[in-house]
Amino acid sequence: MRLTREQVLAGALDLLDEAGIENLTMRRLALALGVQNGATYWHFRSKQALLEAMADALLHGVTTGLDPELSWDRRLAELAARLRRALLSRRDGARLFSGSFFPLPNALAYGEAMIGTLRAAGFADRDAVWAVDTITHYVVGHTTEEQIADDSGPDRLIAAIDPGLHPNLHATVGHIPGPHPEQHFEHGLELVIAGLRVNSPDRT
Amino acid sequence: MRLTREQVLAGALDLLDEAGIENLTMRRLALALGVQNGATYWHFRSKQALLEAMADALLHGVTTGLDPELSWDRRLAELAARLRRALLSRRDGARLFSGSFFPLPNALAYGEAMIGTLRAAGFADRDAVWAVDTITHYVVGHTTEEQIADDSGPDRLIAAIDPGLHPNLHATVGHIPGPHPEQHFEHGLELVIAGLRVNSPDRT
DNA sequence: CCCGAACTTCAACGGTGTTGAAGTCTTGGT
DNA sequence: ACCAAGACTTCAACACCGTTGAAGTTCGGG
Repeated sequence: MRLTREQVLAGALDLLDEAGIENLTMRRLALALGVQNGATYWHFRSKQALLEAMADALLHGVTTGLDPELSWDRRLAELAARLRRALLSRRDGARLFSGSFFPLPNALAYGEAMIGTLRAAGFADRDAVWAVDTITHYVVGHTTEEQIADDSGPDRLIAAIDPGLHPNLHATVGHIPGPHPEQHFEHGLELVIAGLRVNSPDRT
Repeated sequence: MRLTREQVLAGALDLLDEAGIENLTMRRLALALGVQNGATYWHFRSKQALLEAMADALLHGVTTGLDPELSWDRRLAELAARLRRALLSRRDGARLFSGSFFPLPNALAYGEAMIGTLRAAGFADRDAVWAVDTITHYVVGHTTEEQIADDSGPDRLIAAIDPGLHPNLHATVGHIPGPHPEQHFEHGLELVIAGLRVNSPDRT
């Protein structure tokens, strides 16, 4: 039974869900595929190349079928929400994505859609790039913490807060990981978009 | 010559600057300290504990000597800029910081100052927490990319852009890593703060 | 001076990514 | 039908990693 590049990729993604990115090992992957150690290296030059292919697979289709009637701000929010869902679709997806230095095809498509939306709305090139940067950093950062909280919970944070030293943290700690991460996410995103709207070229 | 916990910490930070976080190894650290493999384990339970101590050392003093007369928005910007400078003070500082899951004393102090600023300005607890989250994710994400760009440069990104497929990226790629990262940073930050100002309790 | 604690050394364990030579299988042309 | 040529796998190794524990050494206080 021979391997396919696609089988290796699918097996790696399944192993990621089972074991987490910490325990995603070339040897464990080979074991799960019923194959010997070095076999996967025929299909992927290195582990890093495999991880990048996995990250790109997560983002597949993240820009397809967008409603063309959407206003620029709703379009931005929709793309950001799609990126978040893509990263959440696999365990440790956000960490997987942010560990990929190489510009991935689907990540480029995402950036192209974001920049294009802002430029079409009349924003200057510089402002468009910087806004996309801000939003994307926010999405990845927020999703990373969301997935970390899934594993470890907020207990250690609560235990580390000294009510005397950190009265404000102590008073607000109930909101921190958030019982409603989706609301939390959209509210933070709306903050950035509201900032954009202030300097929008076609302010009404 | 005996080792001090402080000597190990300082040696680790120096080695980080020299070798980068990828090549920061307990064996290389011992070599640089002129000591054998296991010696550092007396002062730090594990490599993770050492990394966390390093991350906390980066943030030392990040909240001290703040001008108490500052308005809430300028205070937020000042704290964010300080966090950025702290992370930039060592090679791969941002990645070091975001790899530390445990709540570090100086990170708590930073969060306390941020939350306190917003609460004192009249923001609701929930909004304060979410705003701090957004800003901090932005700072860490932006700084991470800034430091990655220091090492690898934007060449690979430029090479990966197909002008036909990605016309908007192609047109704006000159702004992406940015010849002026500090301006870029402050502009993105101002975006979030502008969003906050819109819903500010004491809007003038 | 000496004892106990603080600290270091040394050798090992199990794990990692990666490589290369040697095999085996599969495919397509003659 | 055969057979060469790629495609693909196996197997054993290499060099590294974090971590551990038992055995030594060094040091300060009584």
